[in-house]
Formats: sequence, C-alpha cells, structure tokens
Amino acid sequence: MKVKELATSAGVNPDTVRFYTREGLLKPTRNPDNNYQHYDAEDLRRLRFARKARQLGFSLPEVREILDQADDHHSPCPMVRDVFQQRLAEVEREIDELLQLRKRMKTALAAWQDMPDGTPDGHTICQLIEHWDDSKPGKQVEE
Amino acid sequence: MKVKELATSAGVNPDTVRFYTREGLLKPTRNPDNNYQHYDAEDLRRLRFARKARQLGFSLPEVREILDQADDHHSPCPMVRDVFQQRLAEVEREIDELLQLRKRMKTALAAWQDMPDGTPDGHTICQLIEHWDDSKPGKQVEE
DNA sequence: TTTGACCTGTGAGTAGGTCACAGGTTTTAG
DNA sequence: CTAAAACCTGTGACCTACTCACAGGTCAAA
Repeated sequence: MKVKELATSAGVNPDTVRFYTREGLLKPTRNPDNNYQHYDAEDLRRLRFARKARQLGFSLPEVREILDQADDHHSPCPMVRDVFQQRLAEVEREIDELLQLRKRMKTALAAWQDMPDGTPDGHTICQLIEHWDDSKPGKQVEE
Repeated sequence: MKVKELATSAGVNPDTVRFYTREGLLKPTRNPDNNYQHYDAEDLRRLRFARKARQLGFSLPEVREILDQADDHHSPCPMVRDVFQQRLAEVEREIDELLQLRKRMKTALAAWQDMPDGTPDGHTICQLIEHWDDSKPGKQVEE
C-alpha cells in the first residue's frame, strides 16, 4: 500500500500517515525503484490501533511506547491499564474545569441581561466583562 | 510602569506582558533614554480586561478586536455578547464530548477487569484497546 | 563599583497534526 | 506517444497562548 491507500483505509489524512511514519509509529519499507514508502497490513493494524488509542486519550509518545513494547513481544497491557487510569483522572479534571467555566459563563450571561451596552469612555472598555465578578475561592494567584 | 510592575499589578508573568505588547493588545510608550517600555493605568485596565476576557473563553484575536473597537469608540458589547454565546455553545459541546469519553473509558475499564493481558502475537497489539468498542452514533467518519 | 535585579529583542519549545512548496514518478486519457 | 492529473518525496512553516532561554544593555542599592 502507498500512503494515500493506507490513509484512506484508516480514514485519516495522508499527512498524518507521513507524520506517524516520521514519528516512528509506522515502519514501512522502501521501494528502491522509486523511493516510495510501502505499507502492509501490519501497518494498517498499527495505524488503526494508534487512532483508537488517541481517541482514548493516549498521547503520541504513549502510543509509540505501547507499539514498541508490542514489537518486543512484551505485553503492553499492564502499562496501558496504568496510563489509562491516569488519563481517566485527567479527563475528569478537564470536565471539572469546563463545568466551572460554563458556570462562570452562565453567571456572566445572566448578569448581562440587564446591563446596557454603553460606549467606551476611556475608563471602561466593555462593562459586561469589566463588571463581571470572577471571585472564586483560592488559586486566584497561581501557586 | 515598567514591565514587571505592570505584570505584578495584574498578577501575570512579565513575559505575558511582553507577549501581549508584541501582539498589539497593549500599547506602551518608549522611554527614549533607555528604550524601556512605559505602561500607564490605561494599559493596566486593558491587561486586566484581557485576562478576564480570556477566563471567559475569548481567544486572543477576539480580545484584541474588542479592545480595538473600544479604541475606535465603538461599543464592543454587542460583539462580546455574540461571540460569548458561540463560545458557550462550544464549551457545552466540549463538555458533552468529554462526558461521553469518560463514559466510554469507564465502560472499557470495567470490561478490562476480566480480560487477560496476553502477549502480542503479530495479530493483536493490545486487546484492551483493540477490542474496545468505540461505536458512537455519527461523526465516525469526518464530514 | 560591584552585584543583582531588571530591561531589551529574538528564537525555540509545547501537542498533534495540517498545509504549502518544489521537484520526481506513475497513471490515465486522448 | 504524450501531456496532464494525481500521486509521491522531504522539509519547513503554521496553529494556541503563552513560557523560557539567551545575550547583552541599564539601573538601584550597598
């Protein structure tokens, strides 16, 4: 398979295939005649695997490590379970942050219902934002 | 005010002040004696405003646009309301996605309880991920 | 006067691709 | 047979919103 065939089979951008190849996740052979990369069914498996892992929140270095472990005939699963737990925790943290952001945004929106637009007068830029009170407990100054 | 004074007053990194200056959000004057940047109370207002807007989810180009509109004595408020609504919608979409991801991850984690680790055999890399079912309605292939 | 804290601009780094470019190859249509 | 379209190659820039490093200039206190 050539780049575009592989990319199409996996539903990704050809540049992503090239990128993953540069990053060492895919290991195609070369056609010495024309210097083209040649991918096989194994590469397709690896690429599909990588995409699934990315969807699950694994970083590219993590995916590479999993693939490398598998290449060495070590089971990557224990590592996968481990990283996965951490990713789940991160996802929950991200959710918390976004929920807080949404709350701040909704509060602001509600407060803006009754506020006039006003024209900037050299002291205010936009009251909507300037008069928005973002007082939240702790972590106001970074630690 | 010099860079660090302004930064301290607003609770940000001095490099952020320099960055915002490069990006045109702050417009200090120069001290011709030593070539230092000189910031005034207006810049402090702008910087604080920018930070609040960022917390509310506005992008840097959006913040710059708001400030520029205010500089031209146009009320940026209608634009602020508009962009803000869109941002809120985006945030809600992101939250939905993360909640779904969390659900899938938890499901996967539960399913993995009973799966053996296994050693890669050339056909499977890590069953945990490969056998993870990511079936979700729509948008499987990008549109 | 020396030391340390500050200033300057520039450039690189972060994650994960995506896109552009210039030039070589292969395929397809006429 | 040939010309154009479609593909391939590697390299490097771009995206966000900063943050950090570096080399060299400036200034305040001891």
